[in-house]
Order: sequence, then C-alpha cells, then structure tokens
Amino acid sequence: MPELPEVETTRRGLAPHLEGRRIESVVIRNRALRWPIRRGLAEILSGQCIGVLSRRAKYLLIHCERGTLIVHLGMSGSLRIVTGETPIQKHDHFDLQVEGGAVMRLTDPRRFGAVLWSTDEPAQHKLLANLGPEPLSDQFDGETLYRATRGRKAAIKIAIMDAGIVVGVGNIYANEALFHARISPRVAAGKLSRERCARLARAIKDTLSAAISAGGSSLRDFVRADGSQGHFQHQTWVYNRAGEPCRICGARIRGLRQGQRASCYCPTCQR
DNA sequence: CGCCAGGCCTGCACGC
DNA sequence: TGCGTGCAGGCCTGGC
Repeated sequence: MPELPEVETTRRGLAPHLEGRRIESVVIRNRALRWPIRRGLAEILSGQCIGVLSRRAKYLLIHCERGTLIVHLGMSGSLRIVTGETPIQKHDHFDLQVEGGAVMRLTDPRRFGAVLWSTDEPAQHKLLANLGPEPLSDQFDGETLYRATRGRKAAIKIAIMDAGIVVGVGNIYANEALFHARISPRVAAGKLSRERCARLARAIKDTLSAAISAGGSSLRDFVRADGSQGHFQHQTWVYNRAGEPCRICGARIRGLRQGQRASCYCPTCQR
C-alpha cells in the first residue's frame, strides 16, 4: 500500500518523464474512483504544459499551466511510465500521454484513489487546506508533536496517524516508528513527555527517510514499466509480525486493534 | 463463501 | 449553541 515514501518515490520516478512536457492526450477508462474523475478532464488537460511535480502528504501534485492535477493512490494505486504500446490491463483507469510518447498510467484495483483537477492554489483545495505539517520538514519536530498532543486522550498511535497532527504516517510506518522510539502504541498521547515526543518525531523522520532512500534504489525498475518492485515489503520490525519474536529481545510481538486498524508492538522494548 | 486489509473522508454522538 | 474530539461507516477487490 502506498504510504508517503512510496508516493515520494513515485514522484521522483515520474518527474524526469513529465516535467516540462506538453500533454498530448488523456484516456479515462474508468472514472469511478473514490471521487468520480470529472467529465471533460481529458479535454482540459490536452495541450497543457506540465510544470513541476510536488507532493503534499500522500497527494501527488502535477502542476500544469492552468491548474493542478491532484492524484492520490489510495490503498492499491500505482503510477508507472509506460509506452503507448504497453497492453492495457484490467485496472488501468487513467493514461496521460506527453509529447515524446511517454505515458503515465494509473492502475488501481480497489479504486480508493483519486484524480482531481484544481484551478485554485492546490494548498487551498478542500482536501489539502487543513493538513498538518509534513513529517520531513522543520515544521514537524518533538516540540510541535508535544504541543499538538497536549490534552489528547487518544492513544499515541492514533495521534500520529491523525493528519491534523502530522501527515503521511500510515499504519505500517506508525507501528515501525513507535517501535524505534520504544513507545507503546497504547500510551495516551497527552501523557508523552517532551523527551519521548522528541524521540518519536525523530523516529518518524528516520523511518520515512530510510524508506524513501530504499525506494530510490528501485527507481530504475520503476521507470522500466515493471512496476511491481515493492521495496516497502522490506522486512519490518513489528508490523504484521504479531506472535513472532522481537528482533531485538525475542519477546513475542503483540497485536491489537486501535481505531479499526492493526497495531503491533513489542511489550518489552516499548513502554 | 465470508472476511479482512487499508487511506481517509464524512457524518454522527458526546462532553464541556 | 458550538467546538473539539472520538468513533464508526463506507468506498473496493484480491487473497486467504
């Protein structure tokens, strides 16, 4: 599932193929994504020149001359660069072809993703306007995490997955970061000390950065239309390992559900 | 066959 | 009454 590192890796993989190119054609095969792709989008995009590709939280922003294409990969989405001859597969919903022949193809079996068009400043878009700080930016650190969690009774795992506190921390990395910070996912967010907030903010940054670095090494495969390179399937410390031994102390990793999501932690290493 | 996974928006219920 | 907060539902398909 695409988390922030996957979206960032995707952005970096797409950028050299799209930035500065003119859009030649757009094909929409299935507009029924999380929100329907608006009618007429193909006509709107055709002929526009693409500027830079950026990212906000897990939203990929493709800046164009007259607006911004906002793409979210949901749970099962992926974007690849292919050619016009690459066979269409079952869940290939959206193609954007630029001059020179490169095609950005959106594949999304579960259709939780989205392709939206915004003519305003994208930061003002309804979906982006109320987002918290980027985890890898200076706007997010131990102090901001400490302040944002004061008075919050919710578990810290829930809090770091709250986009109002920090964006882009999905279930896998929330579990992994808490393990690295040696903090139990069940601790009330408002009870974390400054020191523990600093450790957690640092762990979130390190975990996401490491995943992006790992993704970078598979960029070559990404561009090669193979696409299925899942660097994020790398071995985890706790995620999806309930019942298995902790890689540090050997204790059994525990599993529980928080906010209808699976949490995993080491009862010895994490307090 | 039924259930589950997951991101994340939306709407509802609650307490101050 | 209004706000912040917490919680559950819904969207989907593939895989077990």
